[in-house]
Amino acid sequence: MVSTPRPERKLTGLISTLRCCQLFSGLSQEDLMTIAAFSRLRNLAKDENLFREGEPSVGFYLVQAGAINVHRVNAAGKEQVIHVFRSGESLAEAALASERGYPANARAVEASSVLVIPKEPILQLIARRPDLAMRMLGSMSTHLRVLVGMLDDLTLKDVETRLLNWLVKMGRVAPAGVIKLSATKRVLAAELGTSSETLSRTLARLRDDGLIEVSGKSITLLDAATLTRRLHHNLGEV
Amino acid sequence: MVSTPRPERKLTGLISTLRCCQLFSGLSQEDLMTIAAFSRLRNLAKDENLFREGEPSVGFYLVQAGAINVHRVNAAGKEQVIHVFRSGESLAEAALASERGYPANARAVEASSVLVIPKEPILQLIARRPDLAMRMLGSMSTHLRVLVGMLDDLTLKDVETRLLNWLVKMGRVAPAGVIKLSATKRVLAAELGTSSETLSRTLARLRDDGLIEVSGKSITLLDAATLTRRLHHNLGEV
DNA sequence: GCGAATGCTTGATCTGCATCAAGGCGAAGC
DNA sequence: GCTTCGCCTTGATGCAGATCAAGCATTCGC
Repeated sequence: MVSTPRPERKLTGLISTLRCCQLFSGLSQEDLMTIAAFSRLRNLAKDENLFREGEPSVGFYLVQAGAINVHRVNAAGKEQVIHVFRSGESLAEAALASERGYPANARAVEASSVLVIPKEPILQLIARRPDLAMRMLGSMSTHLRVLVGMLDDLTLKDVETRLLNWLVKMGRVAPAGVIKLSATKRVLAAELGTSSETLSRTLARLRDDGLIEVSGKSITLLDAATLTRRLHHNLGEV
Repeated sequence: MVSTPRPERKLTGLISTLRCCQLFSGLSQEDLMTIAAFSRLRNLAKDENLFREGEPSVGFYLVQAGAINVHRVNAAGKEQVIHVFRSGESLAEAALASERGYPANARAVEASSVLVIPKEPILQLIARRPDLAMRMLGSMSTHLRVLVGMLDDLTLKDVETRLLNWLVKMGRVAPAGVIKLSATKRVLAAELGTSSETLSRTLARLRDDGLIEVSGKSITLLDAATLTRRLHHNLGEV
């Protein structure tokens, strides 16, 4: 590098990242600057760990780019994905208010950059700013909802239903009904709580029924209406 | 009733309940009185609903006596138990900070009494008292941990392992290794995420192996060491 | 270009658990 | 006493999905 980056320029970048996040979206410029002043950016290579289960918490995180896979591992080495966080989402707030370290592992699915919000200064800020505390409570309650949703996903629904749900959800934001996978199919399988073989078979079934087209890392939705109908049918009767 | 209860006497009872709860345990007498002043007691018959999924939140709850089953129901009517809350535990904090109502159902497993902490006044108190906000954050983070624990319970372990885990946990607080079921075996089966038939079979297997004795609503642990060893074996290799 | 590695697909098999079905057993009521 | 009802147990069967295995397609390194 020829010149060191000017600090005020670095701050501006951090602040715009902060503003993108749901958690901080309504804060004043002043507050954002305070937070940006003690936060820092961390870049992660693909497959690099952000933190591991049991490690003492250093703060919480905000995904700027890429994707962070939060998961648990049992003694046999099998992974259960809890959630894949993407740009604009925050994670590990729960570890802030606890002495027991992180409850799970986090690893970059692809090259990513995250904002690290260190524990002590943000706790001090929260203690002075009840409105911020309420936001944190709200954010954690959203995460609780996600987990509760996962619970009955995993216990009350079969793989086809979970996949349909994922396709319909992704389809709503996909241009022309084409979903590009950001990682391998094995990663998607883990997100859906199944094996790559079963995912492959389930995709094949939908393909044979003329509902989707699969080609490499692209999935094209051919008949969104029937997909949705089949999802509701599975939810309602199976 | 011959005489109306004296209000100050009612308050004293509420305050001692509040103090028993982890969430409020370190608060001053003054704070407890403030909270007690706007809280009220609600008695529930066995199988009576405390709240249902989707209903707007009126506040959060503190179990004084009995047991409250928090669960979700899918369209086919099958229940997934999330947690059974007992005396001293608080529930539904997450719904305070959210506009989307309760994320699950709550029903009394047996005759119970709960303290209702209404939403508006407690939110106002939290907004003025950052230390209280931090406690709420801590409490919610504990609930998150429980859910994360449930997740890999349900996905990474088989029924025998879950039952062993339950037995060992209950055994630690059971006098003379005798565990008394507070409800039917069907309820325990639901807590462990299985059917009563499978629970029955699994208990029978442990009985045939000479590890426990089952008689009505009592389970006697005959060989706690081997139970623990079997639990660790299942966790490590299966 | 070619070989190697990695990921994907498909088939065959195995297994844990739900579900259905049929007693057994104790408690409550008559 | 007997009957009825709810709960528990045990047996038989079926199924979704994991796992093992083998061939096929792709990407990568050289």
